[in-house]
Amino acid sequence: MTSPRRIGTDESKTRAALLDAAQQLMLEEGYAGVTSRRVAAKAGLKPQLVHYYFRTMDDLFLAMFRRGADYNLELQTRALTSAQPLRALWDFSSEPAGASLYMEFAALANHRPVIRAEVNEYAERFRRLQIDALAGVLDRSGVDADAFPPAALLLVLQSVSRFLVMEQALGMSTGHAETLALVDRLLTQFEGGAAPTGD
Amino acid sequence: MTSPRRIGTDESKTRAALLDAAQQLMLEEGYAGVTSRRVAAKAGLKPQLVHYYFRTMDDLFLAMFRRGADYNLELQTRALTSAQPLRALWDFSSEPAGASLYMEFAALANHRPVIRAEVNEYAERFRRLQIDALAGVLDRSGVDADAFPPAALLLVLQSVSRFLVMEQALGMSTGHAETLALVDRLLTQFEGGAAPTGD
DNA sequence: GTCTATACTTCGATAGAC
DNA sequence: GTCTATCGAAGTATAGAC
Repeated sequence: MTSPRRIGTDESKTRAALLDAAQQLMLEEGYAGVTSRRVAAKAGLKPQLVHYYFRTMDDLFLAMFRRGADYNLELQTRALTSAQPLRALWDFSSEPAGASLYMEFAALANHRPVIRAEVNEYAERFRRLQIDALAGVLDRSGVDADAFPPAALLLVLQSVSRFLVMEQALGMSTGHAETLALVDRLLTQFEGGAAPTGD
Repeated sequence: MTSPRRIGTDESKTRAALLDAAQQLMLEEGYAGVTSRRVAAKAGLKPQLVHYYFRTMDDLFLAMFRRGADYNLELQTRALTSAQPLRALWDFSSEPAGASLYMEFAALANHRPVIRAEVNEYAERFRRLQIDALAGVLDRSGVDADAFPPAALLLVLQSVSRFLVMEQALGMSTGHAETLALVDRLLTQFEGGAAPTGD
């Protein structure tokens, strides 16, 4: 291969442990806290193992991202075929751990070209899926697609949920109740139906 | 004083140069790229000077944040008394450099208690000001405050603008045009008046 | 295929010279 | 009041032992 050095297999249990540790660290300390030494320490392993299974730290981040992305794609697909896809989307983007990882990877992507490329490709695929599903839903609900394009509604929905979760993580809450009420009302209007799932 | 070591004056030219360098670095590399050595290098100074003027790196971040916060409070105040406060708010949160710094400090605050406290205090003051100003504007425009509370509109506005700017920085654009059009239409509806200022 | 010994760089921070 | 010499810890990464 082109790789100057052989690398551990994808099925290795050690490799998975390192990924788990890295993800946990990312949540606790942010991407800057994900260093080879700390990852290894959390997994109870030697730091050099990180570089054996993932040649560089960027490779580790990429592997972590892909694993999470695949998992999320599955969740997302299920959400979009549920009885209330809009609400499901809202709940999905409001999930704290997911939102937190999302922010960290966005920050990382902002400053590391390799990560950015990967994040973009995934995000694009992700969004296409969501827009298409949403278009169908809104159409069946009789929403005017010219006045409220599915893409726009999706972005607004995600913006607001991500923003609220981020602020919540920071301990902020001013205006949140009013916003949640407004969103809930609009969701009901667009999609009909019941109360929130129980945040 | 309680400080174990004396520290440079606030008026020092060197100090300001270090703050400038730090801010520029934060934009280019993210908060993780703001190290004493790199800040000094960018300012053409010795790394130890960073620790002389700001005892710890957290102190440097706090000083940078306060300087920017004060500046933004002024800008914000002016925006809120302009002819189209809603649009002014939108433009304000859409400004790339500001949005970028905002994200970096949010990430930083997420993992550093000292920074979080400062960010929260500032954000709270900031938001109160905005909500109050917005309440007046909406009231004069005849907007139903029960259906559309100023606080909720503010948060939605900021969420969407920040989200779009963030994605733009990452090179993403799917759905942006539709969202911008929707926002523009709603802004006009709430505030009346003219086209955007020109991105 | 798996892991360790080791190298070299960069980090934040302080003690002390001027 | 301003800046430098210097330290110990932590960072990424590779070469090579098993």
